[in-house]
Amino acid sequence: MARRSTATKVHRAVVDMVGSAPVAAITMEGIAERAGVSKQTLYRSWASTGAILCDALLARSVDARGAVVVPDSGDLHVDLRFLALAMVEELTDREQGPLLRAVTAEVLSDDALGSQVREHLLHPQLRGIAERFRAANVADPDAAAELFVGPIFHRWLLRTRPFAEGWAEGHAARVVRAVQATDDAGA
Amino acid sequence: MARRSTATKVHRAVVDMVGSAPVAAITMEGIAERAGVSKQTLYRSWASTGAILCDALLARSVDARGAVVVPDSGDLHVDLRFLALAMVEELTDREQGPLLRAVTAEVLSDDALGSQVREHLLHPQLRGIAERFRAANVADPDAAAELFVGPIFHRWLLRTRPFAEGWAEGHAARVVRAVQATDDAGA
Amino acid sequence: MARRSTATKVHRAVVDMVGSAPVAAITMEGIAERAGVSKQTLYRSWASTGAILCDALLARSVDARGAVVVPDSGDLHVDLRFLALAMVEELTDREQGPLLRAVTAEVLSDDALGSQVREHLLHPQLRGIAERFRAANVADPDAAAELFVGPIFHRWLLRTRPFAEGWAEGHAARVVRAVQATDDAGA
Amino acid sequence: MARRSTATKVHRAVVDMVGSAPVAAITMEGIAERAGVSKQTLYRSWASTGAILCDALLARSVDARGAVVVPDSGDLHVDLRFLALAMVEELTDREQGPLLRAVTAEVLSDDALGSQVREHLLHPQLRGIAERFRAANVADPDAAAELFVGPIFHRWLLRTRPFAEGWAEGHAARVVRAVQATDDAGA
DNA sequence: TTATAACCGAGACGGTACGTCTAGTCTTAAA
DNA sequence: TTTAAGACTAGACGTACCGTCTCGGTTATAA
Repeated sequence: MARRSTATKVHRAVVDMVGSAPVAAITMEGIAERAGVSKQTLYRSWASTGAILCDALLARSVDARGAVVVPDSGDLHVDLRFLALAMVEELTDREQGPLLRAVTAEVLSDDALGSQVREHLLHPQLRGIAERFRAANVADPDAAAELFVGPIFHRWLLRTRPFAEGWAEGHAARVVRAVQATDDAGA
Repeated sequence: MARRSTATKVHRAVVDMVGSAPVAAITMEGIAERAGVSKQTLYRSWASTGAILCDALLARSVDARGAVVVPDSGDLHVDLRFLALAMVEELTDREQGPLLRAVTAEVLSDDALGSQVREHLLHPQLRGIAERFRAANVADPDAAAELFVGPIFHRWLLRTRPFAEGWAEGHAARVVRAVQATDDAGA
Repeated sequence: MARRSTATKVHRAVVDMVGSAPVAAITMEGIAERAGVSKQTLYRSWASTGAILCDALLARSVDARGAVVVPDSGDLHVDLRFLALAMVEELTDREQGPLLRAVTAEVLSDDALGSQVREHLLHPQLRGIAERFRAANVADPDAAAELFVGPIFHRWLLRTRPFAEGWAEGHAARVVRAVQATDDAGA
Repeated sequence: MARRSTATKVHRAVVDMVGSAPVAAITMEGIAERAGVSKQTLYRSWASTGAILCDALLARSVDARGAVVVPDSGDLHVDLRFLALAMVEELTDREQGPLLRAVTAEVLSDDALGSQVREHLLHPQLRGIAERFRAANVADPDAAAELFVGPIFHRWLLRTRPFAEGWAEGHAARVVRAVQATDDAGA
């Protein structure tokens, strides 16, 4: 009970902080104070702010019953459109977005954390999407998954352009036509 | 002369450091010591380690006469294949790779730096590639550029998979077929 | 039985520790671990490391049948010589010495402990020695006791000089002549 | 100049603290805060609270032109009485007393500090007093000095008894008669 | 040629956060 | 019921960098 409560308080704290302060301001001491918990308790369970952020992110995904749920309605275009919209919505969510961004930042300078994120988030996501492509008889479904995910990630992380109204649908359509073409070409 | 020499020493230092140490170990004090320069001298010219890294990156690009040179041989497929190979080579270069990764990391937690990188690196790159697509009569060349760049960036930054032999060529082929399909579909 | 056994283990632990480590390394946690006892058990019986050390010291004295046994052979000089030698031997004992030193250190920053040490060790010691002087008809036996004890304590605690061979005997002789002189002068 | 000012502030702080708080409350962080100085500045100049206390003590002695000034009026009794009174006064001084006590406490658990205190305070003091005895033709002046200093130190440090009115004079008289007796005996 | 300035290295300084350690309190599980 | 085990808040430890700030000692031009 106490353990659960500690983790909950800590997750709450980092989610709040990540949404209202620059990433650099996420410190072990700050989290401890915000969560009403001692530093020692943090270090007992987590090795770094990155680990806490990652844990908070995974906890949310678990709460939401699986991070990646790729729909399969039989119509690839419909499913991809839905998925693109869901991803964009998640990435721009007031709480989820900054959390994902912060975790991504930590991943860049912490290999161990990177492995964990890849294993628990990225690979499952890519695998799930590739599976959907495979079900649609698309040639090289893994590459198709990257073709789908890559541009969304690029635009979001680097903020090259905001996600305009209709962009997600357009991207889905583009990828659908692309892989169908690939399919045709392969046929 | 003196200024030039200072900047040169500093650039040299960060490039060396970024290749041989974790990103987090790049500190103003460390750079100063490594470059044989005083902290004050660093702060006179740069506001943060991010600014130095960015400057070092831009200096290299300038040395190499423009960061993005998109070839135009008339054959889109040939050109994209060349470009993909060049990008992968740059991203996996022993010096350039870690530098780009470090700058990317800094960008995630420094908006001002982000704007600068977008303006001087990302947008020119996307614009150049889009231009090539436009010349090939591809519909929505901006989206095509993102379709090309996104997956390369995603795979590189998140290390979801190493760049296998032949991957770049495969990716170029995929994008070519995709946009040609788009073209056909649009026609 | 259990209590006794606990106290024994704890005393054993602190005596061992005090002889083989700097005083500052004597911590409640360390003692608990060394004695194979939980922290809670320590706190149940003692308020601080000082209290444990003091307790260990008193336990030893009790084992040795009274801390201060001042001999009375009738010859003051002989008795003081014996006493001085015994004191020096105790203070330089491999186990007793460090223990006494550690307790003295704690006394300096813990008034409650100081009262206890004064009551159970220092005053009985001074009283016993004074009694011996009184039996020898020395004027102001309390002051004589301090004259005897003070220099030994000073040299031992502050390590101004090591206890050389023959020093104790010399000191006893000095004090004897001094108080006899006092006696003569008083007579 | 800045350095001087830093040391001054720090000395002021520890003297204030040592007089108004238990010894255990003297911490590097506390001193830093009280002195309005950063921790790093403390550690740059001193290795421990003991070193600071010792430094503060020595600084005071230097200010007062020499820690030990043994008078020599020709009359040993008069001089010793003066000296005893001066020592008792110093030991019971509102500022000097607690400082000396704190330094003594630190000395017990820090050998390096102990050497320094012995060299700069204790040995000069003993030497000075022994010199006075030697001038009075007392046999074994070093032992005489310890006979004089030991009981004062014992009573003060262990608080076996408060310094009553007239005690210092009595002690001086006792020591005088003692060493004269020794002298007579030797003659 | 000598001032006079600009610039530099060195590093002290007040700070913030790091990650570790111990103090004491309190809860749980087994004997 | 007493214990060992150990989680928990609190706070000091000593270190690393931060960004600001003198300090002297070059150069490098202008008088």
